[in-house]
Amino acid sequence: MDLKHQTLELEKIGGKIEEKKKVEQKGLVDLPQPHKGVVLRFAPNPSGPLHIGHARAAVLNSEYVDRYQGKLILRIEDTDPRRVDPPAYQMISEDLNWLGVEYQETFIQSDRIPLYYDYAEKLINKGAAYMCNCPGGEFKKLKDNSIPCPCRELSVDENLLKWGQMETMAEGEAVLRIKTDIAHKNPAIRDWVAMRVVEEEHPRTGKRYRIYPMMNFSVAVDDHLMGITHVLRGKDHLANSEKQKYLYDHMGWELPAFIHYGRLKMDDVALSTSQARQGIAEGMYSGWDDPRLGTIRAIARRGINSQSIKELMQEIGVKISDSIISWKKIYGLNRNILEEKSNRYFFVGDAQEVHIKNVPEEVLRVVERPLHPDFLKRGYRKIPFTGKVYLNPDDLEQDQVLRLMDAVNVKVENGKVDYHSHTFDEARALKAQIVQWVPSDSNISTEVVMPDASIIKGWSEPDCDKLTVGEVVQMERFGFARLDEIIDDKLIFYYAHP
RNA sequence: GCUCCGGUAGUGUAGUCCGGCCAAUCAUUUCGGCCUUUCGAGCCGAAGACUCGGGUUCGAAUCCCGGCCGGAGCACCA
Repeated sequence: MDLKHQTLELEKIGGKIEEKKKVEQKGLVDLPQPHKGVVLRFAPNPSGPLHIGHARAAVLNSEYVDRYQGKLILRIEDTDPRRVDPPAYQMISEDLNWLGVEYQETFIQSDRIPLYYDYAEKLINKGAAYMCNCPGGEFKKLKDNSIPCPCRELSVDENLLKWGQMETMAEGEAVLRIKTDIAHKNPAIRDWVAMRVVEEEHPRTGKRYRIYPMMNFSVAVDDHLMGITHVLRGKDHLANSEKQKYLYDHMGWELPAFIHYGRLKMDDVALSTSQARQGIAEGMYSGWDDPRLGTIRAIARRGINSQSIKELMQEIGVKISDSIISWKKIYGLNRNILEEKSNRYFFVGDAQEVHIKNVPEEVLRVVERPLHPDFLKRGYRKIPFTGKVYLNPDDLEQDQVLRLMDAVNVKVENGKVDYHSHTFDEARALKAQIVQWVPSDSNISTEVVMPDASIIKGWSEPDCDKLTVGEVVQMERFGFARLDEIIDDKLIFYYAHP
């Protein structure tokens, strides 16, 4: 019996069909419990500029803040003096700015060290934290067997005393641990470290502090103090969320909603910030915005729109399963935006100069082509056709008739190029390939930096002298590229994609 | 190894919680066609997926068990 018949049958005997309460959901899923004002945070470690992975967190937080009219806090987590790269503070805000991510407040954790000390002391007083002198390996051995270390039994007073002395202790001599469950089935959760001594000078606070909080400690304290309602983080923090839960419980704090998303991988760029830094130091990469890197600034330099990145991140969402994103996907999204925005120009790379033979006088003229075929109001570019042109060698490879766009048709034979005819109809009848060209006696020297950092040298049409740095154009039959720099009379473009 | 978590077209997603409207959504991709002028653009069209095996059920992408594959964590980094 199919559903329809069953339904009829059921109605006959007086049954009721329960209504479905599913609601169609578009785009990002809703946040759980969005009632009380949503407060979110984006909390990067200042070890370098933002990369595509950061963009996910930043964009998602930003989108939710917009949806619920909430508040976004930027919190810079610089509690490990060894992992702070001073220029990063500035780069992070620049990158967020490019992404169009707005935040209402900014905190820097190294400004808040004394505050963490206060809470450490409170935890000790509650008997929820203890000073531990065990060498790391020793503690691990005990912990892995669910055996509490001797320090765990210290009295509050003894702990307070040791905590007071920590200031003068050497690195590694003692740590402050948060009590969890020493028999927790996941050994990683058992009695984690909250405070340790670091003898490195901090780029911002110098030698003012020697005791620094661990990420799990400062994050939990700050998330509570800042009233964070939802924590969006990668699933690599799954265990950390559970660790932090113990701190909330000790303090009697209400837990925010934790949302974990999966890992993001990009084909080609698998470079971590530290690898990138090393590559830059060794001169392998030109800088943080080298086109081969997955940093926000590298992506921006190539003419990728921040809107494309936003759309991508919204599409990927907060799923916990991992995603592999391809450049092709980004290119596709970006092309949708660029297609309308970008004006068209001729560029010929690896150009070959060609003097077309037997060109009749009357076809020599200034060719006009629209800046954009769909938006004629934008105007026209002017390209003088004198019979002397640069063409792409690929187009000359086989003997055939070519149409130089809006100019003339030429016959290619054994590398020699002869005038063939003039009209488009003639070219069409021959199914001639239509190609771009640049006058060899009137042009602009141009270099295009490709995604693999190789450089294609060539010439672009004269009207490109009207372009300004930052503008993204479509080089017909070549692809989209962003004007990056003008050196003397030479244009340097960064290639985006076809 | 231990703890935890995933697996829908090439890729990214919707649907999974609350089984039937799912012969499964949308995007990208690929392929084909069109275009009085970009065959690397645009427009139109098509292709392509529920990890496998059992079970429960009238009915399973959806619930249960197991296998396989993948991922994360197992620090005095964040």
